[in-house]
Amino acid sequence: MTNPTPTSPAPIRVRIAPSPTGDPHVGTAYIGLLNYIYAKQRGGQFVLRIEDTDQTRFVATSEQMIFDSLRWLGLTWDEGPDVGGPYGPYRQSERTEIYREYVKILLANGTAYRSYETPEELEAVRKAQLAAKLPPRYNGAHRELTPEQIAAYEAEGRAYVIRLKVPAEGETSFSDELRGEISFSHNNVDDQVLIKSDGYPTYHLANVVDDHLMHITDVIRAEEWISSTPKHILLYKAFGWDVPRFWHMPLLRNLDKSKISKRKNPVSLIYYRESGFLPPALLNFLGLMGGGMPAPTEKNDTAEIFTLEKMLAGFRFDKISLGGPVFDLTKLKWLNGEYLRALSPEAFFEAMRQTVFSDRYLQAIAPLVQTRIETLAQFGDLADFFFKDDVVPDQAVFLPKKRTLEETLAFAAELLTVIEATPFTVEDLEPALKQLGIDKEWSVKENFTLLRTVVTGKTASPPLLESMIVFGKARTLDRLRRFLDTQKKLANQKR
RNA sequence: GGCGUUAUGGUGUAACUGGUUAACACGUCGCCCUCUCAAGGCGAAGAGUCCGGGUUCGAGCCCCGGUAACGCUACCA
Repeated sequence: MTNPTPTSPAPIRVRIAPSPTGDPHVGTAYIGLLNYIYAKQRGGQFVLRIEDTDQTRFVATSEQMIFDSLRWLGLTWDEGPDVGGPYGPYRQSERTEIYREYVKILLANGTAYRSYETPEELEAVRKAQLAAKLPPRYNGAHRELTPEQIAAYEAEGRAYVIRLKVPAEGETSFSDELRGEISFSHNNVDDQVLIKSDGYPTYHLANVVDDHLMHITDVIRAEEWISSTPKHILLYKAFGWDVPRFWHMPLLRNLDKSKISKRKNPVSLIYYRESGFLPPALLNFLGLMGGGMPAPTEKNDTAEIFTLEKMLAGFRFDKISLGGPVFDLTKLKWLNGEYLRALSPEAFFEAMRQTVFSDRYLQAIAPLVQTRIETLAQFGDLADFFFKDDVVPDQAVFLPKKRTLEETLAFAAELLTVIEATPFTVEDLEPALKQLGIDKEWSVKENFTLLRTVVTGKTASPPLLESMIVFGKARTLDRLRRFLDTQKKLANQKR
């Protein structure tokens, strides 16, 4: 281990701070892995903090899924909401009082101010700026309100936000450990909202306050945060605090090089677990993203295959390559195959039992087929789609008689959107899907037949919605996505 | 539009502080093995390093200028 990291007297402490807004994300696992390695290599601590400050995007089941997925991968944390620690609470929604206290310091020393505009007013300003081809920025209208103006707004009972008062002149720069000196002119740094009108902090404030209070020494996060780093630095300075080291990692990409997204890739860790990817294989693959490990040099060199232990021993942060790596499922599958083949027959059998043929899964499927078969051997005929990675329905099967391919695919895309946005229960899905049918003038039969064929590959199946629930949201959505992809490719080939 | 980051085969990476013909893996194609399909073995195609200048005996690596992609540009993270 020859990392060029300056050895700091304080123990190394890093953190990941996922938001419970949906399924746990591969990006979280990626950044989590890097943080984990960094901490373990230096005898430091790895903290898990839940950033649940956005009430509008909060998903109740999300936090537990984050815990489960990270544990599944073996990325365990030393401090966190569920295991506690000396600097808790580790859930930001439980720390709102702390932020409110700290923001008073800023208000008192003039580095923050109250701003009384309504969201509508701000939106109007933004539109005008855009129309005038100006950069959309907060216009600073409330930076210097007189006591009378403030009193007037207060008397009106207007809600306010608290904003960071970015200096009018000069610039803020910092040294990224991976990228070197980066600087931003203050002209380009907005007066960021610190406390929203609902009293919750924004990411920026909560993040800085917590990182300081939790003694975080190294902030290892994704590249998308570079632009907001000057705001964070300004905050540290406004508080008079030391600034941690920053490491901005490259962003995982889709095949088309855009930031990895659920539209174009399975990004849910739940999907990878349910599809039978092995934790060491996923970790290994993530470790390949952006380099850091010694590269293979000779023919049939297997240096690309390594365990977490090997990463702890050999991963070099100074070897990370900064171009955004494409998350290539094809190579991940090859790697996973390597791991599967390396298993002993007993271990392989066990892996099968614990995933595709788990008691839990079979128990959920059984009642759906029991009344529909006459011999047990028919189970497979009816339930095959539960055990397949993909089903590819033929056009003759999925295309309703009175519909064109084009409108059918458009409707399938709508199905995807609705299912994605609806709580994954029969009670919620059924009305939502029926409503979509009404809106688009698709009969219930056409509607459900299309969905059935895409998800199960057949025109006859156990109850569709119940089957989808058992099959799982992540994989159901993936089938819809793959269906659309496949059909799009076929259409392109014909052209 | 503004700001920032990045740039090596289709994809992931390699190439010591500038030094042979740009290497390895995935993928693709072919051959072998084989009842089939995988796996495995052997082999092939595929980049002249985003473009243009410059420095140098010599540049993927250094300098200058472009371009493109991506990210940010929210009372989301």
